[in-house]
Amino acid sequence: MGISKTKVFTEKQNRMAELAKSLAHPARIAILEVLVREKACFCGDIVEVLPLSQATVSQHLKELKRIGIIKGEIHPPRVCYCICEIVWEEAKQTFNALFLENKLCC
Amino acid sequence: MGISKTKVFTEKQNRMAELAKSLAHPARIAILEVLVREKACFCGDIVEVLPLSQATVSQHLKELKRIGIIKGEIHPPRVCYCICEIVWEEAKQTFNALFLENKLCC
DNA sequence: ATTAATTATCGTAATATTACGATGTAATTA
DNA sequence: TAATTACATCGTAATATTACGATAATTAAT
Repeated sequence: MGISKTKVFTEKQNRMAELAKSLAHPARIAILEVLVREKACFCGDIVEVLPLSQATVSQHLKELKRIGIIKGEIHPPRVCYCICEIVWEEAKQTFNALFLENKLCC
Repeated sequence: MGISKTKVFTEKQNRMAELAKSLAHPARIAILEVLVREKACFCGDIVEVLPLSQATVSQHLKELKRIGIIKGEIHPPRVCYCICEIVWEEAKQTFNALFLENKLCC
């Protein structure tokens, strides 16, 4: 993302940006939608549904896991992914808080 | 963002990703927070508050304007920025719809 | 017409993201 | 033990983002 100035913003702002990043790519939205619909499923199921290579899907899953919005449970030789309720709630609250404010203007 | 595969995802997914992008950088969140708080203000007011150069702030404002979440009204030699209610509501609804779903799992 | 004030844009360096083929890894099965 | 399965990671090319100094553009004021 180019030069970063993470340190000059608040924790809250950085975290919210991070959470938004999990939704800031259509592939990641598609992945999350699958997980919401299926409750839990294997990586392979996601790869089958998305028009992306296995490597790319895996990379997106890794990013979502890094942010914390999904969890992966190893079930050899598969990995079962699902939404992380806690972080999902965190995101919901965070965005809600922002969008609830009044902002009447011009 | 590297190679893009926008065309293989749905309109909805692409739009939601776009809306999320407006929140996916702490500087843009800071800008939106200022606009929510102040209702409307000049570009210079935002530059004063943020720890970024005028050029960088202007770039972020341009991106927010491209997505549509803010509007800029020319008031020479200044530009008065404010939240675009319509797109703000669109974002609110879009994220709400996603986060309302049930997703019980492991 | 100059100057001043404010914002946008250009140019560019540094860095991040996206995508995928190839390869690695770990557990199960043959 | 070897092969298979499912997924992760590596390497890398293409492209996007972020940041800022410098400069352009626009309008008001002198």
